[in-house]
Parts: sequence; structure tokens; C-alpha cells
Amino acid sequence: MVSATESSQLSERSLSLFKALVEHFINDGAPVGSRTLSKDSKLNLSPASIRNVMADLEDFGLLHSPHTSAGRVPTAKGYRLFVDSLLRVNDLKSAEVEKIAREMSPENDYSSLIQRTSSMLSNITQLAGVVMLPRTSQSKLQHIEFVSLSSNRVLVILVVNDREVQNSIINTDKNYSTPELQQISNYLNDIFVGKDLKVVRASILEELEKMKEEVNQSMQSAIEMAQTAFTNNDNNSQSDDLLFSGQTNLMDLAELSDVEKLKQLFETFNQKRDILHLLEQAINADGMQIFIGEESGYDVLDNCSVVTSPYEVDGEILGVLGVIGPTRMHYERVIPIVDITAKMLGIALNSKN
Amino acid sequence: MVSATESSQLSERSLSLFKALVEHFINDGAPVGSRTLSKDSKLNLSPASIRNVMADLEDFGLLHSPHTSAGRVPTAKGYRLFVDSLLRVNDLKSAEVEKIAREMSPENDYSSLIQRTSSMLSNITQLAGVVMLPRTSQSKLQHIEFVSLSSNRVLVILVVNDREVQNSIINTDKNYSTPELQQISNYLNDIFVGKDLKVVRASILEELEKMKEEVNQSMQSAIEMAQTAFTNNDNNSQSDDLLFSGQTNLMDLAELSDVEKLKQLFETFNQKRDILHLLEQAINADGMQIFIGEESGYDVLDNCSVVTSPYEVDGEILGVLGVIGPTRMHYERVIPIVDITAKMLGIALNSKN
DNA sequence: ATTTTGCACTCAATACAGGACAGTGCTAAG
DNA sequence: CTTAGCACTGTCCTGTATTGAGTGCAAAAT
Repeated sequence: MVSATESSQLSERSLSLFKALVEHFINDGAPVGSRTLSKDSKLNLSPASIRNVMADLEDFGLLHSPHTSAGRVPTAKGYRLFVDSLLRVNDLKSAEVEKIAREMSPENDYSSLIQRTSSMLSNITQLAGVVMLPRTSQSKLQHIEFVSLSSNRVLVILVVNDREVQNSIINTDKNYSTPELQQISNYLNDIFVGKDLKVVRASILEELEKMKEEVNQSMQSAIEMAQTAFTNNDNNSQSDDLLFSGQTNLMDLAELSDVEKLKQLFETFNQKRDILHLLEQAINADGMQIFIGEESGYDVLDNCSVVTSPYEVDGEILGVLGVIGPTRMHYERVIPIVDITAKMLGIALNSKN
Repeated sequence: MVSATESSQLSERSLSLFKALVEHFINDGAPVGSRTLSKDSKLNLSPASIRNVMADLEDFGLLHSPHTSAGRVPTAKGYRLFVDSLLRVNDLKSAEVEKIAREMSPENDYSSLIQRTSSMLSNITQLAGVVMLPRTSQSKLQHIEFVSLSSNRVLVILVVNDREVQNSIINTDKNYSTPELQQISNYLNDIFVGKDLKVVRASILEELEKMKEEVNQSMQSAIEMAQTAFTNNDNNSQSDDLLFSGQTNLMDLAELSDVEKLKQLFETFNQKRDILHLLEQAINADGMQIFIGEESGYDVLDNCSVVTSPYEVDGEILGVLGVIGPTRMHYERVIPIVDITAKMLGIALNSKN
């Protein structure tokens, strides 16, 4: 653990000075020098002593000077130490907790709850919010239904996990009537309901083999349709499982004033891929997870931090949510917000069962 | 018509000079002065004569000087004249047409076709693309279906216009069994299928009245459920009927280098409302429509132009698509692209019937 | 032994002056 | 009607000086 090493090597005084410096920088965004720090920190020290301490801290890699005469700025490692061992998290005011609770009132529409959660996160933190929808790895099929559209097109509706609905339209070789489709879906429901989608996909192939022997025409086409339906569906479910909001909040941050950087960041959001990977890391490390600056491993997030927390129902982790902002963010506020939001989302989702 | 007035008042020479100036500015983005124009325009004129003409053009409100010694820049009115009467639209190279056609191959999934269209527009123009989904004003109900979820929750599936699928989950007072729901949906399908959603909503109220007299329990709950389903659904359909892509392309345009402006623009995109209004204007004025800068009436679009075209199937207008970019855009290229894309989208949608 | 003071030094930011440059408007000549 | 000439204006760039914040180090003070 970084913090253990550092905090044992550094004196009490150095640490509290460091803490004061980080807090100062988070507030002002300007590199902070020895004089300013001497003035308003409680520890009564002259600028010179502070300079000495700061030099030590810089040797430890916790601070960094943009240039010779510019004061110091925390490094990613510095923020890490700060967040892990120095930060005292504020309790949220009950007014704020209520505000969050109000936004997260249980709602029938699954995706609009997620949507609201994300935009609430960004509103309350004035940063960018993100919610990752549950990966559909463990998904129990609850219902399958076919609806006949015009000219050989059939609408397939899959209900999964009691919440998610997936639609897709498939082309068929013949024009099925409504009763035929009814029959087919009854048949499929009988076999597959309650099973995991993966299992279903596997079984379909087996069934197809069996069918070649029996010559039950309608059952055969049922299986064939199921196959198209389930393979078709793969593409769909992967794409929009990440919900951002409040990206524009990041636009007037001084550290992202460079338009080129900003563009790259927004493109990263749009592609979703990188952020998705990051959040997947967070889903395994149960509990809150904070990625600071370069730690994330993605260049675009150089001077951004990502604060995440998984949300769960009945002890089962469904997804991850979080906030993306500058490394220089008010962690003591953001952390409890993300934390409580994750819990509330869990509750809101739970109350639907 | 502006163009009629202007072009009759202005000499042939003034016009072609003006045209040269606009083209020059569109290419370079820098205010263009008399000397540069004298060099590379075909008309052999000295800088001095050109200055005279430019002074006239400025009096007409077609040009504007950022400051005394900075050359001229077209005004919105200037662009209008240019686009309406001076511009000769390039035919697209057949390679490009093919590229578009390839992207727009008919596809089963309605919304992913729209998605692809939008991102194709932004890719090919290197600007922002937008597609407005059909307003659901004329929507014929094709099928209604209920699926029982756990604990008094029922999934309602509406199929509308042979394409759109709308899901919503409603809470019910009692726990319906699958056969009950089957019966209810059969009943509702019998009455309502083929009717317009508006009509359906109206009829529901009537039916409710009738029901008070008869005491058929299951039919009564059918109607009640239908009512919840249809009113619930209103909110849903309105929200995501606008699909942007490639917004980040706008970030490195010189005219939007101001981060504050950029932020406002992106917020306008996110809210969707203003852009929606704009596109609704475009849907009525059949054929292509171009909003230049301040003409749009929205401040954020000050130095942006929006090039739109409605797309239609069987002569019926389904929606509008377009491109958003700087007023200084290559109209001669963008216009035919938007035009042909709208036609292709119409075709792609049509081929599904 | 630690803290402070004093001092020389560095670098960024700011302000200012001068000149090059691009362009204009006007007048007078072609 | 067009062009050449000319005085004028504003921007931008460049170099220079100044200021100010901050540093590091050595010597004095506690």
C-alpha cells in the first residue's frame, strides 16, 4: 500500500502540511507556494520551513513544480495519498440526501431510472455522471413472444431478468400467421423460460440436431426462428450499456481548456469502449474505487479522476456508477455522493420485485 | 425573395466578384482583401476597383469588415444570396454515392438504420449529423401485447406503424395470470388494431363509460389497463426522437474556438428542444431547407448553418435529416450529400414493406 | 538541531514600444 | 469607368523591460 509506506516515512507535520496544500489547490486551482501556505494553514510556520518540507514532499513524488517559480501542485501519487489516508469525508447534509432520494424514487421504467440517476449525479456534483448498465452475463429468459408484422417480418420480444426488454425484427422465409406464432412462442417458452441466455443459445443448437430426425415442421421453424432471434440480439445488447450525462460540465474546467484535449475526451465518451473497460475493473474491486489521473491507464484521462461505486440488489452486483471530473475535484463531497447514490439505486431497483 | 432584389440591383461583375470572395473565404476562413482577390479571380481587375465593388456590396449588407484593415467576410445575408442564386452544386462522384448507398443498406433494425445514417452524415461531411425520427402524430396501432412480470407488474408492448415498438411497464392492482392477459390483449387487439393512437386514446374513455353499465369484470380491467398503458406511453415517445452524431467534429472549427460558445452549443444539442423546433420548421417547407447563421433565430447557432432535407416514403414525409456546421461550410458539397442521403433513407425504409 | 531570516536567482506574466503587414478610402490621373 | 498613388488605420509580431511570485541555500537565531 502506498499510503502505508509514505505516511510512516513522513512526519506528522509534513503530512498535515501536505494535506493543507492539496486542499488549497483543490479550492483555487493555482499552484500553491510557501508564502500562501504559511499564511492560512493552522501550523504556524515560516515560508522557509514550508519550503524545506515541500522539497521533501517533492522528493517523495507527491508534489511537482510546473516551473521554478510557480509553487507546487499535487501529483497523481500525491492525490492517492491524500484520498487514501488524509481525507476526512464529509457526511452529506440531510437536505442533500433527501434531494438524492427524491430523484431516485422507484419507477417502473427501468432505463429512465438509470437515466435520471446519471443526470442527478452530474447535476449535484457539477461534473460528468456515468452509469453502467448491468452486463447481461447472467440473464434469465423470462418470456419470449413473436408478433407478426407485414411481409415476412416478425418482431421478436425477449423479456430478460424481469426488467429488460429486447426487441428485434427478423426476416422469415414464410409468412407466419398470428396463431402459428402463438404456438411457436408457447413451445419456446415451455422449453426455455427460466434458463440463462447462454444456456438457451447452446440448447438451440442441440435442439436443431434433434429436429433433423423428427419431422415436425412447425417445431422446426420455431427453433430456427429462435436461433435467428438470439444471435441477432447479441449486437444490440452490448452497445448502449453506458449512460453519460453532464459532459458539458467539464468544458469550463481550467485544466481542460485546451480544445484539442477536450475533443479527445469527448470522443472517448462517445466511443464508450475505454470508459467501459475502466468501469469493468471497478466492478470487480468491490466497494468504491477511485482512479486518479494517469492511474487509469488512459491518456485522455490524464488530469481526470473517476470515482466509482458498484450498485447491487440482494448482494448481487448489477452494475457500476460514478462521476468523472478533474483530478482537482472535491473528493470529500463527491465520494459520499457516489456512495449513497449507488446504495439508493440498489434500493430503488430492489423495490420493484 | 432576397435574391431577386439583390441580383437585379447588382451588376453581373459585382456578383461574380462576390461569389469569388465567398468561395475564397469558405476555403481559407480568413477575411479576404482586395489584393488577394485581384490575384486569383478570373476577372482581371485592380485591387482598387475591387475595393469599390466591395464597398457597394458592404452597403447592401452582403459583406462586413471585422475591422478597418482586415478584408471582408460574408454576412448571413451574403451567404443567403450565395446559396440561393450563385452556388452551383457539384454532382457527387459516383464513388461517394456508392459509399453512401453502402452505408444505408436496408436493415431490419429501424433505429440502428437511423443511427447509421446520422453517423454516416457526420463522417462524410466532417460536421455534425442529425436525424429526426418521425413524429408519431399519425401512428396506427398494429398490435398490443401484455406480458406478466413478477408481483403485479405487467409489461405492455405496443407495435405501431409496422416498425416502432414501445415498451412500458405498468403496475396493476391485481396479479394477472398469463391466460388472463392473453384474453385481455385479444380483446383489445380486436377493438383497436388499425386505428390511430389518438383515436384509441379517445375511444378508451368512451369504452370506460360504457363499461360502468355492463359488469363484465375482465373487460373492464382490460380497458383500465389500456388506459394506463396509453397514457404512460406519451412521455416515452417524445424524448428520443432526435439523433445526433459527430458533434466533436465541430470542436476544432476556428469559429467555435471559444470554449464558452462551444459549451452552449453542446448544451443545446443535449436539450434537443431548440434543434427539434428548427427541424420541425424544415419538415413543412418541403424540399431542402437551409438555415444560415442568425436566420435560425437561435443565438447559439450564430455562426452555424443547418442544411436539412425531409425524407419520405410513398410521398409521405416521415422525418427530417441534416447537417450542422459553420456558416463557412462547403455548401456545394454538403447540399447534395444531405439531399441524396434523405432520398436513400426513404428508399431504405421503403424496402421494408 | 531545528527554524527563521536574508539574499541571489529563476521563470512566467504583463506591459509597452516599434515595425511590418494587410487592407482601406479617397483623390487625381489615365 | 478604371487605375495608380498615398495617407491612414488596425492587427499582429517581436523584442525589451518590469514586476511578482516563488525557489534554494547559507548564515543567523532560537
